[in-house]
Amino acid sequence: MAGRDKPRTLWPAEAAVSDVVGRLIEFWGFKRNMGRVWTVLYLSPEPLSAEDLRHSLKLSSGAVSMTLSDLSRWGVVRRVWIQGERKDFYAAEIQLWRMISRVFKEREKTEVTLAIEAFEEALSQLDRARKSADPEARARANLRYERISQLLELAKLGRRLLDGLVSTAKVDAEPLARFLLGQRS
Amino acid sequence: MAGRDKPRTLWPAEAAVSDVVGRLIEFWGFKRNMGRVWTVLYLSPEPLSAEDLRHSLKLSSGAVSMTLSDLSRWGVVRRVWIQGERKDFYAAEIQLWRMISRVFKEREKTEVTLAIEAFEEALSQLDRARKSADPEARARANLRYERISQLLELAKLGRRLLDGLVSTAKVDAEPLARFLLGQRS
DNA sequence: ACGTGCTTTCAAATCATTTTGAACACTCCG
DNA sequence: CGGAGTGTTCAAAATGATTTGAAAGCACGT
Repeated sequence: MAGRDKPRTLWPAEAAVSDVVGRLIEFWGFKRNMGRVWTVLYLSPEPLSAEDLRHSLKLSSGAVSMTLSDLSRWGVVRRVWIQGERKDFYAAEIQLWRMISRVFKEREKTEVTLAIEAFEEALSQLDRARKSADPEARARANLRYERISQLLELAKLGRRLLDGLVSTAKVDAEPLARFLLGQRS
Repeated sequence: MAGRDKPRTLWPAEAAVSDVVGRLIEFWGFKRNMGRVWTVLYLSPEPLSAEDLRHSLKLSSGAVSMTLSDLSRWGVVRRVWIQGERKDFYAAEIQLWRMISRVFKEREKTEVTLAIEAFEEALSQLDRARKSADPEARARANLRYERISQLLELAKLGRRLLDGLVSTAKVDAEPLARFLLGQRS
């Protein structure tokens, strides 16, 4: 019966939405196409094939394949087999918070952790300099120590915040929202 | 009396710190050099001239000038006049939270706001489609409506969160830290 | 008004990322 | 086995971002 309509071309607002998500995502350091592809999948009532995506977003086959594999690696898209179809089909993870928390965990945390290590390393070096005989040099070392400590503290705060997001979001969105919004003065 | 030493070359851990901050900052969508320059200034006991920066970071004069003007535009660096010096000197904003909140405000909020608008527009278009005669089409429109609403909700949550950060941080770091960390289960 | 010292601008060059498309690989049938 | 239909890879091309450096601009002192 009436084969599913392949939306070879996106309806305008759909294009706009995927675009804006693409931008947002790019801005967060991913490839724009990841956002666009994910969004198209997210908005599609049924899973789509690579070819569908190729048409609706005007991408090359290679790009689609790579984007999908990126998205899978991030666990935000999954492969789906459809009864009697030869092609692979893909569906978006629709649990937004689960998705976000996973991504945060992987991505931001490594960066932040690197930073924390660098700060600690710098502090330990400075600590030696703080013992210098020259009071002038000592003062400088102290000031730098002070400031790097601030950065370190900030980074740690960031990490704890991420942890909070991640662990709360893993469970569900609701408590997260409360966590984030409930307690403003 | 002993002219201030111009640190033509950075001490290793200092370089590492500016680098890691550069990366972090890049990762947040700014230019790496913005992070590096800001860090060098932040760690310097006294304001530095464009030339100092040019040497310590091995940048061209043009790059330094542009980076500084970017940083000024973001309000994270300020120009400082030094008694009897012809050159301009620059100092980093050292109130980290104030800085962060300003940046958030400007930058993330516009992105998020754009997204919100796009989502709302899409919803209103879909809303018309939801009245379609064809029940099949109606179901699809409903599903999409549902999902875009989720995105919208998420974006709004993000915006409120940013607002929270911004308004809290404007005052001071302390309450912010408590806001973020105090209330985890 | 001119020269000096410094800063800013901007077109061209460089460097990095993303995209393409053609070649290869796999799988499912006949 | 062979071929059709798909999926993946990868080197080359396109695009996009950043950096350079030379030239133009400014401001100050003479």
